[in-house]
Amino acid sequence: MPEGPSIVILREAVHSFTGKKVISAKGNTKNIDFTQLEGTKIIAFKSWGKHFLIRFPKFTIRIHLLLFGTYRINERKDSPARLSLTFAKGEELNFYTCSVTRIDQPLDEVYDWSADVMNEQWDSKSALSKLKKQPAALICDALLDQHIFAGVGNIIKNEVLFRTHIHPESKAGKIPLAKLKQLVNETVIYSFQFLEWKKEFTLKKHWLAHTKKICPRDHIPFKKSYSGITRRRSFYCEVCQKLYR
DNA sequence: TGGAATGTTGGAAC
DNA sequence: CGTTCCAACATTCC
Repeated sequence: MPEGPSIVILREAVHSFTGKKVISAKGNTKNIDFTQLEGTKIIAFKSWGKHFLIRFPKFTIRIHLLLFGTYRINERKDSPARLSLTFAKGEELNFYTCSVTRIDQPLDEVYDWSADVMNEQWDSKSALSKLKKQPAALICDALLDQHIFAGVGNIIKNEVLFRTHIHPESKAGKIPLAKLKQLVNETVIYSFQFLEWKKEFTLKKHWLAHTKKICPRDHIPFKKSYSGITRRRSFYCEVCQKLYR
């Protein structure tokens, strides 16, 4: 469910609820006071990386779907909702097994919009300079660093590294600048490609590396390892993905 | 059927 | 006190 592009799909799916008044708020989250939502209007829906943000006049509700989070629009699951918002005419938004928190500061103080790969304010140069400040970091870790690439998850990581021919355990500081620029650019391109394929329900079909056993370029077995400090699984080809070290 | 997975956090350990 | 590391959370799929 929850890499950045999937959160964009969620944001687009609930867009018509903008401006609507919450009639009642319920759920099993212990982090928020439901009564403060009731009777207030949603000003806007936003997202930052994997964070889904519901703006109310005086505060924001942040929803993070983590690994297993789901939602339903004008429908319910059998399991209890973490947060359930109901509106006039029986309309409702339901969120399950997610993290729900309240943000009281202005969002511009909380979020660096230029770090969100899906945001129009995304800034490749900024990402590049952050990478340069962490020369010892493995690139598989850097790609998952939400301060640099907010919204990138393990699927995007594996796909982008394969597409740019970079070994996941390469050191950020050892990758030539031109190659690093290519990586940053490809991360954004693939994230939007992910968005389109996800909307078409053809995302998995287009995976070249993630969960794959054979390299489609060299037709030899992929390596699978739990690499970096993040210890997330990496799928890569030792022949066509260069290790910079 | 048990184990692993598109992820993050809080607190223990040092 | 700062940093690091790992258990915990919880659902779905194979």
